[in-house]
Amino acid sequence: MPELPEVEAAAALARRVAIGRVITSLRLLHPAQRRQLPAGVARSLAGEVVVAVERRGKVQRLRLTSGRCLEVHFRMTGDWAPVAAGDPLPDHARAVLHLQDGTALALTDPRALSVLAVRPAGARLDADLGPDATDPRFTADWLAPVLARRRAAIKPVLLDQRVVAGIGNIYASEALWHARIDPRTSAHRLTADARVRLVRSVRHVMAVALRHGERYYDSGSPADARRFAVYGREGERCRRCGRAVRRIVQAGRSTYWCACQTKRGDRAAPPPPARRPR
DNA sequence: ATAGGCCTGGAC
DNA sequence: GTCCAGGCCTAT
Repeated sequence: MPELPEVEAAAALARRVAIGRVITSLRLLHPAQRRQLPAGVARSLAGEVVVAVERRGKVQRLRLTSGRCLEVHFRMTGDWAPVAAGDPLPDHARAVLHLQDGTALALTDPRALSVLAVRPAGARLDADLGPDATDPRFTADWLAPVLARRRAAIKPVLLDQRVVAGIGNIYASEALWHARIDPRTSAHRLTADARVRLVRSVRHVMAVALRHGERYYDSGSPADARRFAVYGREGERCRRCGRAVRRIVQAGRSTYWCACQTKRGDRAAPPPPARRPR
């Protein structure tokens, strides 16, 4: 469940479970996870206290008393599950952070693609990350010079975490739909107005998802997917113009969009009128 | 830019 | 069985 809003919800859970607690062990239960962390490094976490859980983009960092941090990336299907003292581990538990009070924080991940790493104290951690999608520093002014150098279509560029951190395949489609920008538009051809709309739309989509604060993947119910305007809705009617939502593949990933997203990205009517009467 | 790899489960 | 999946890396 891994875009910025879902990772933030997971980080909040990790905070509730682990902050201020002493780690007794980190168990790596799947070979894919064992491959990422040498056993000795995992063992060295015993005795550390989790002092904070930070999130940057889709990465979580559990800050430890030694100054080191445990970095966790959920990739496609990772999530946290709290484990009460004495309770069995949940399905697909791939790594488990055992705490001194008997509780634990389990990394559940059916596909086992999640990545764990221990970073030394003082390591430079966000060298490869642009501003968070929710950061006030993510602005049209930031985007202008960055997009000017990119000839690729805007949709795959939005997935580049160096451009903006935290957007994944779902919210990239959603934000472009909301901004009425054709996902195939070359990034460097977006007009200044389109860049402004894009930033606004990214913020909007993130804010709504953060408020929703829920797990998409876990919920499993198709009805939950209704909260997306276009993602996963190929063939359904666009809720804005009524035409059929389309699916294309860009950079190997599905993009959902509607023809009411214009090619030039600057001729569209402004986003749906504000509700607030003036 | 595209294909393949990492893994597994769910939909068909 | 086949195809697809919210991510991201490498090779071509």
